[in-house]
Amino acid sequence: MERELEKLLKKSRLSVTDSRVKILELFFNQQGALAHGDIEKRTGEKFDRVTVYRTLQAFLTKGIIHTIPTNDNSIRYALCKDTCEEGHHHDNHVHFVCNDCGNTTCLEEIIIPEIKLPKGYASNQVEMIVSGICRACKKG
Amino acid sequence: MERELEKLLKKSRLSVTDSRVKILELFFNQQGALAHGDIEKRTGEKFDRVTVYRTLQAFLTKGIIHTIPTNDNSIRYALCKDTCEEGHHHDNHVHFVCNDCGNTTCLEEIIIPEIKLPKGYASNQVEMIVSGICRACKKG
DNA sequence: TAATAAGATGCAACTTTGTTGCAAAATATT
DNA sequence: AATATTTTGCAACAAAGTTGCATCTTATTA
Ligand SMILES: [Mn+2]
Ligand SMILES: [Mn+2]
Ligand SMILES: [Zn+2]
Ligand SMILES: [Zn+2]
Repeated sequence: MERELEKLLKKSRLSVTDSRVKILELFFNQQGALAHGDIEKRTGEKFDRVTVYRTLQAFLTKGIIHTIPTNDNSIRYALCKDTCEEGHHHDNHVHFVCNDCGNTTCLEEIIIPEIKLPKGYASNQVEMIVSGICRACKKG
Repeated sequence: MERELEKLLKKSRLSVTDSRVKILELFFNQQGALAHGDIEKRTGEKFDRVTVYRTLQAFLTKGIIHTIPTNDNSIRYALCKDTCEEGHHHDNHVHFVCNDCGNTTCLEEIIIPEIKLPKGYASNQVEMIVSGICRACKKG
């Protein structure tokens, strides 16, 4: 595992540091997205808050993670697929936010449908966020 | 105009106050969304910051405005159509964020397409945010 | 219209979140 | 192993958001 992560970091031309490995590990051990706050909580005393900000920023610009917009002022972050690189994201999947457990999930298999914009608008990126009750919560 | 706004406030069982009228006016005089910060700037010295928070909160729960998720930690707010009420929003339109001018627009006429969720998921609400270049900026 | 009740506002104090510069520490390169 | 390059933590700060409470405003009633 550790090796895996190192490889990913190196591929992105990021030096391999404790915080980067640990935070990346968090993302791998969790399906679903993490907010900045989550990461602070889970890394506990280990790293400075500033380091978490800078680490997420680095992962973002290198195309290791992507953001998921929210309407509660707490951006979520989730792992990108291999196909994403610095400057070229290829995340076109739907995100699901559970109103019960609060988890945000990437529905990798659900592709965001095309839409026709009014004349004069040029689209660059499309986000689609569905909220409701997730599978796990529905059962429970 | 003033009358219009009063009517809307009363219909929502909100008492008619200076700040509510002025902030609601802002929304009416502007097509597109406003962030909390925008409102603070435009109302200048007039109201306390806390009042702006509480006013937006009131408008939200009464179904006068709706939120638009962002990935920069600054939720946008825009007017709802008449059909929205306390507890029952009926906003199913696409939102457009211009990367040039930064404006967020409600594309009322573009309905969010249906999607098929994986088994076990129940959808409650769907958001679709397109970013790119808006009509105004494309021309300029 | 005046008196009263209900509700909204501003202020102060505070918490949480995010930013920046810089010296010390860790990592990468030779 | 020595050096160059990056990253980290700390401190200090700025910005954003929250809460309780006294005062003022709006709505209701007589
Ligand atoms: Mn995703
Ligand atoms: Mn809208
Ligand atoms: Zn759930
Ligand atoms: Zn524009």
